[in-house]
Amino acid sequence: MSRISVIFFGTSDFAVPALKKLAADSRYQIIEVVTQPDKPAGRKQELHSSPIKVEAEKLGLKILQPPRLSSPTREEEKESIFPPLDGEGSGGVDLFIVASYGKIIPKSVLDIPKHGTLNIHPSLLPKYRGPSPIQVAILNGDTETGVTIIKLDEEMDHGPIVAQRILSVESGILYKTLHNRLAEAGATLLLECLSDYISEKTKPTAQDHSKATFTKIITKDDGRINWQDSVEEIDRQIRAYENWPVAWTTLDGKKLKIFDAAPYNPSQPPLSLRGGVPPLNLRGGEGELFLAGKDLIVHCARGNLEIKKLQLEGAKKITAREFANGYKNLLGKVMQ
RNA sequence: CGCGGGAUAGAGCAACUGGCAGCUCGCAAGGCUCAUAACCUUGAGGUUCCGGGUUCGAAUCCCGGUCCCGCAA
Repeated sequence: MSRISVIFFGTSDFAVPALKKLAADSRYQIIEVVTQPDKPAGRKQELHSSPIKVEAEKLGLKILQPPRLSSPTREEEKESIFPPLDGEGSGGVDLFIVASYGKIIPKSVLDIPKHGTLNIHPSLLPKYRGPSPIQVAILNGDTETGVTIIKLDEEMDHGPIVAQRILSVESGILYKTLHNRLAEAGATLLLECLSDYISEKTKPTAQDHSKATFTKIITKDDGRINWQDSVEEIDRQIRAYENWPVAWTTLDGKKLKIFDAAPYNPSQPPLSLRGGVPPLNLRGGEGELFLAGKDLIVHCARGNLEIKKLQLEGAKKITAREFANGYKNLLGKVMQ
């Protein structure tokens, strides 16, 4: 039996495990990898390759970075992106795989391969369609989430489900951890369901569209902390945006990013402290800073939050203890 | 030349108008304590990013360079 020919569309880290697994499986042959063009990033506007491009180069795969995907009316462009396969009898590409490609792919392209186009989505569809399902799962404090393999159609994250797997979400999980687990699980699930899908042993089943929910694009403003919120909400906000855009507030007029924190539970303070009285009843304005033992605590609307890792504008990322060591007159200051 | 902050002990930061380079933490030794992220005593640890210049004298002022970071993209 000849190998199944695949074109892989992906851009971000999330897609890397799937590309690796696919490339490592001898049943599949990756014809080419389509990823977004290099973009200027960083202080010097250097061009940066997408993680998928980096991985594809390592694997020695052919890479395409079209600024946009061909529209059905422009046949020449289409050919340049999806050249006819070499060799006689191959008759076209079998399958497209899409994982966090970052661009809408027109239906005319989705339908090119014999078996259509599959997508890995990091949520339990129809829940959390759209661009930020992982963050929203953390923001909502979900105890479980998952990955879904769907066949793409013209609507966003709307196509029929090929396979789905549930993952539990432990409390206090950080975005990157959950992201990596979902990426691995998605890659594994894809490889598991792929051959049955190709041989049509399993048929995709339509989503229950009445239960669909949607997530929005995250902006930098979403990272701004409102200290009027409850400590639980702020804790989740920090963990959900840990990778980007990073939850932030201001201190003395400077932007302060908070990378890691946890609710501070006064019922479990360090035991008795002979010299310094632990502030068992932290009370004050929202955003006000305290020190409990050597832990940096901020008062929120309901409860208190221990800050663990932070970064002040223009400075390096450091632990809250290091920060408290050097920052003058920190106690009682209010963050906004 | 996109805008801006920064580099000083292992870490985080001070040192105003040039004049013995300090603070908090950590580390080491000892003490105290049923006990601690506590307390007390003592100690080690510095080419003040690099290269020039000004000066009796530079962390500090001047010129050049390197590196780190925030914004913007």
